Amino acid sequence: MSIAEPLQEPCAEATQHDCKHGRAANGCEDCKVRLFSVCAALESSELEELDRISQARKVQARTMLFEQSALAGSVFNVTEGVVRLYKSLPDGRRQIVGFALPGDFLGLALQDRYGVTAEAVGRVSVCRFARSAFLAYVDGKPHLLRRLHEFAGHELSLAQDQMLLLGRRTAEEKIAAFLLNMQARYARIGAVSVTVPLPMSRQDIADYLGLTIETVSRTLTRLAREKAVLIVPDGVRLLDQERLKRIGAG
Amino acid sequence: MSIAEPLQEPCAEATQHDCKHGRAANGCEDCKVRLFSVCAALESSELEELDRISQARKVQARTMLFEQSALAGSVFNVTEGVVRLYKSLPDGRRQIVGFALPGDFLGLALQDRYGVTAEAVGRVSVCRFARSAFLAYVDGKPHLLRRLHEFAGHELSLAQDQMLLLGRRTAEEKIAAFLLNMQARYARIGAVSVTVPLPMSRQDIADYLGLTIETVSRTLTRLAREKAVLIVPDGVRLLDQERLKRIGAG
DNA sequence: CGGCGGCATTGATGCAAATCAATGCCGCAT
DNA sequence: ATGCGGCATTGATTTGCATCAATGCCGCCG
Repeated sequence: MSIAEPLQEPCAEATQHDCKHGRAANGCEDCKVRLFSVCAALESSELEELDRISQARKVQARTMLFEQSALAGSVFNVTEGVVRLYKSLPDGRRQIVGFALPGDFLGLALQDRYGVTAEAVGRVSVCRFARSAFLAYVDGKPHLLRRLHEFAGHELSLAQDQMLLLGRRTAEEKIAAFLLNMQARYARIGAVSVTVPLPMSRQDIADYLGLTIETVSRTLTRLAREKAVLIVPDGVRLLDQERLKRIGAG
Repeated sequence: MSIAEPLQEPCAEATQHDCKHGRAANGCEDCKVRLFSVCAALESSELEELDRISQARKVQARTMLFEQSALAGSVFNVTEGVVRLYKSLPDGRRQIVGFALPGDFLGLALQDRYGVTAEAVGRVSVCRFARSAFLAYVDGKPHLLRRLHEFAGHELSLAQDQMLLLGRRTAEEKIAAFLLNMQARYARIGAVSVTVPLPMSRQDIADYLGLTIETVSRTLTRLAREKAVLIVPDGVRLLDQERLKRIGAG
């Protein structure tokens, strides 16, 4: 665990928002936390309170935010960059169970252990909340509790989709579904584009999809050869989204 | 959806319990619902109230309790038998995301859609709650809300374990882990035994572990040949649990 | 009793993805 | 510049599991 010194600095660049107007927003210019769908459930006074109990922190690539067997002492909100969440087998085999993008929370399950390891993919900014402070904050707000529960339900649903993908889909289907999914997720945080950023390594993608690095590489090159995608530095441009949807449709 | 006529009959056989004493229990003799770990969070008066809003129902094998795309209008508590929860691809490929045993809840995520299909494996008894009644019941009880949230977190953690299993483990490891897991689950509901009941078909096990029926069969036969297990009607006796743990350890 | 249908087992063969093995590409430090 | 280390790509080969194909077992019903 390396969640040591709190830095208390606000998030780098601010984005448009309208929290108190009830729409999904990218966060508040004067806030450290970055909220998306949770936001609608918060009054702006509550958001300020949330902000007050948070500690902003920037970490460099490969920094471990927490380890799977560690006691879940903190809740994190990712504000910049990508975090990989994974489980490992004793012999080193690894399964990435998710990538956290800006706006996502980590440690929200409120179990006593994290259960997964969280590691910065590149440079990452997070806001940290002491578990106790977060719980105290949430406890008096039933509407928030409900919202968090719905969130957990959504997470579970995504996990089940991923099970279907891991257990029953081919390499090509996995890749296509992954690309479309990443595109949709970036779109939701305001980065709508046919060019999907892939800040994580091929090994990360492989460990997310239950494949090897070679199969990921080969499948991407094949899709590129067939003009379905164009591989660009740190990302992929989706040229034939229709075809990708046909392949990756769930 | 075939959650039609409420039958209003109590659960078949009763089991020992001590809900109001704060320990995990098997349910109440005079109650229809069957609670395990949730129970500790409930006062007996609350349990009665929960019971009052429930409708008991017995269904035969292969009955669909709900379909993945259906609106989540009900919450279920399994009281007898096993329910399979699965997702399907348009072409028929199926991934079972979990088996619900007596004491388990279905539809607790409180999403608007179920997201998975639930089907009785054999004869099954459930208690049904109208979603609205269940929500009304839960709403005034923050401790219960918290508990449900912890539950959701636990479910998510199990789902992540399953991702690791599906993405990164061999057929033999999958089978061994599955057997030990089923044993542990039956133990928790009071059926401690080296003989693990397997009421579901080989096809179900295959669809749960991301394998084919033939691979499940072959792997079990091999484990039997190597005296790690003994295959019995509707179950497996774990002869060499140490070996199974070595194979299936996570 | 016999035949039928659904499931499980077992064997032969095929194939998608893993493994093994270079090679290439780049950023970076010397 | 040059060499080095980390990642990605590409090719050759292997292999674990899937697929295809019987065969067996058993409960059920006429």
